[in-house]
Amino acid sequence: MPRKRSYHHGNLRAALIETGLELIAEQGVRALTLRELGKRARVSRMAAYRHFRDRAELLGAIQNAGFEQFADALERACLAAGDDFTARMQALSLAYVRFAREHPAYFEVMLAPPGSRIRDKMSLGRASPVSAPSRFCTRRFAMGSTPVTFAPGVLSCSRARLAIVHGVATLELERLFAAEMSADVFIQDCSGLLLTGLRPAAPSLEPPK
Amino acid sequence: MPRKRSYHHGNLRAALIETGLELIAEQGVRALTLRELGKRARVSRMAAYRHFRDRAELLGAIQNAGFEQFADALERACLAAGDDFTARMQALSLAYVRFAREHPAYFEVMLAPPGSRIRDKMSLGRASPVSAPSRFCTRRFAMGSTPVTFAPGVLSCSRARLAIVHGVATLELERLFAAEMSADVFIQDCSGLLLTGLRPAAPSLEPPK
DNA sequence: ACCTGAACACCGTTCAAGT
DNA sequence: ACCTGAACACCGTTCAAGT
Repeated sequence: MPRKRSYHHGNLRAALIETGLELIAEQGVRALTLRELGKRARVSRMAAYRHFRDRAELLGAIQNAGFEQFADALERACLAAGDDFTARMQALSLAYVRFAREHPAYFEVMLAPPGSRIRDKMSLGRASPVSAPSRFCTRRFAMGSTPVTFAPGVLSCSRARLAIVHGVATLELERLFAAEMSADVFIQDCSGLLLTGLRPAAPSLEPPK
Repeated sequence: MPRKRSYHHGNLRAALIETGLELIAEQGVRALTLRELGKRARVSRMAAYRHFRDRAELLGAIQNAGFEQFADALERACLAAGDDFTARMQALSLAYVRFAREHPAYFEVMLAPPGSRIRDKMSLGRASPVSAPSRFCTRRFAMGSTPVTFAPGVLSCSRARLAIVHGVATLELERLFAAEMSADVFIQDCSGLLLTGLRPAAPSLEPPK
């Protein structure tokens, strides 16, 4: 009987994350309700408590899943772009913005409401994903691929690149670019100026190979 | 009897906005509850409905108030900076980041959860504040002060500057800069590279005076 | 006009109980 | 182990009623 329902032998957790993501995509985080979630997943409204301590931990799990996919997407983009610095930065930036556009539900949970305590609550989950992302991204934008030991100039350039791309991604989600220019075009047009220009003045540009 | 309570002759609306902001600052938007709001404002839990159709409209009003103060802060920064382009851009950027840092509750409501429908609901309020901010900011960052008629190159430079500063502000709220470097220092260090460099290639740099 | 309480349909979460 | 229903303390919102 492994096929009666699809949620009975260990995959309920994954199904809840996926279904939760659907709810968020359709109506925002506020609509992610444990009761509605159970209804959609064809399960009692208490079933989720077998897999998550409470609603916040479920959101933390969704956040985790989002960061994993995000990391994969950036990694793939870097690998595909080859060794050229500019090409890599551009690929990384495009992947960043596209992930935000194609997975707005994930991005919404990943960012979390800046002022709320949800982030703190989320970090109580065991995988402690919360502080990881910014460090993760800073590293990526230092060279575009594997983590590096930071030289001083590299650090602020990395942050500058991250800030630019993050700003573009979030502003696009707020439809700033929708009207006359896509974020993709924007990144392509401006990357020469924005990203290539952002090399540290110091000599140690490249990470030790 | 104009001094019994402070909320009885027309200022309940303002008091609710202020109290709501306190709640958001303390525990996030999710804690902004009409019942709790009433309790804090020493008023029945239904009192708010005299001033706002529902919770969403209250949030819209808070958002509006936030944008007004934001606009004032940017305007003041521009006026104080004088006519030099670089000085103006730097002042504008610092004011932007500082507003986010000093009013995280406002900023949280102003940004709204990207994927949710709250933004749309908010825009139902009569002042229609929602689409204004990005246009407002794009204009500011075109020259740093009064709205301009956009030349093509001006538009994308304006967006680039806005993206940079917005990215810095939101990343700081997520504590990326907290560890080793404040956003202020970051902006000062990088503004020469980031902002001054972003002049359009075309000749029409300055708006018609 | 401005405020109130009771009532309704929703929440998250706890608990005792079923397979 | 995994799932369930009843119950509790919360929500937003409507309505009839008070000053």
